[in-house]
Amino acid sequence: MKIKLQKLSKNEKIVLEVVKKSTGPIKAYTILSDVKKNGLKAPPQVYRALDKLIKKGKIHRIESKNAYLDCQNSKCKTSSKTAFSICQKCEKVTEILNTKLSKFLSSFKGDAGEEYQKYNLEFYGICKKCKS
Amino acid sequence: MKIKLQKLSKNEKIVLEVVKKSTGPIKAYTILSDVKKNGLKAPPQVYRALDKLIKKGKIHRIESKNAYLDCQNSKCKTSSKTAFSICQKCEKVTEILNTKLSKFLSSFKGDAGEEYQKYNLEFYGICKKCKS
DNA sequence: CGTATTGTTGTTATAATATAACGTGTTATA
DNA sequence: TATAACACGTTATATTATAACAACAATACG
Repeated sequence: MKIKLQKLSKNEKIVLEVVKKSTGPIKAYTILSDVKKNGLKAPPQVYRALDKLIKKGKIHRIESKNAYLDCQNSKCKTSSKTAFSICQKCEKVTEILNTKLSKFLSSFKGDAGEEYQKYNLEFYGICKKCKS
Repeated sequence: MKIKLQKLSKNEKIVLEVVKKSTGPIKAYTILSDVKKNGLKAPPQVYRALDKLIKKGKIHRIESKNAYLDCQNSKCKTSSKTAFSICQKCEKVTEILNTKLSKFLSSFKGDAGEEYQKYNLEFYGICKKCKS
């Protein structure tokens, strides 16, 4: 079995650090202003790193927020099957790691039997903290 | 039981027509250039109509494409629970209307029992046509 | 080794997507 | 008829993302 070493480049490491330090989903231009102290200057440097990090399963993109979140799941090797819960009040985003859910969605087939290698699910609700 | 008459304004009707005529998800600025013949001139006019149409359940937004698709489901009164399949080759997008799926997702609860009023799911794969 | 190939970086400019803010008009309704 | 809520038009600008090009570094492999 071939193992792909997902090595990170210099800029990828810099960007990943910033995403990890963030308490929630972080926007590309926020990252950019953060990494300026590391010498990065222009959007393409950030977007390139983000794209690679997503492909390498290190971070996820929250589509409905145009924001990026580091992946907590050590088993994540790719970003192909993702689920999140998003609080409509405090905007907190949490990755959902639920075997029942992922099994259900992974095995889901369209009406004509089409299979899907990839999905992204975003749930919206009110988080526990905001409810209380 | 109170029924809300989701009446459409002039601009909403114009924009909806364009979205309906499109063979697939259509972008806001494509809509804008289409509706110029109807007198609409500026992005806010289009975005306002799109937002309302989404709230009224007439169209959906495909998050990963920044594009808009009309809702085929006559029962759609809101856009709160949506699922789509997206072909990675031809980019075709289809709304998934599957009772098992919607029931599963509607009743899904987080680890702490949180319920979600709203979700959006996007599946990626290769459609039947592209496979053959 | 040398050299082709691929990947990474840096840079400038610009494209694409979306909203703020303000004023005016229109409709509903109490 | 006042007043509130909605709809419209307009200008400007904010936000998000990519194209295109040049230089350099790492890797592969004959």
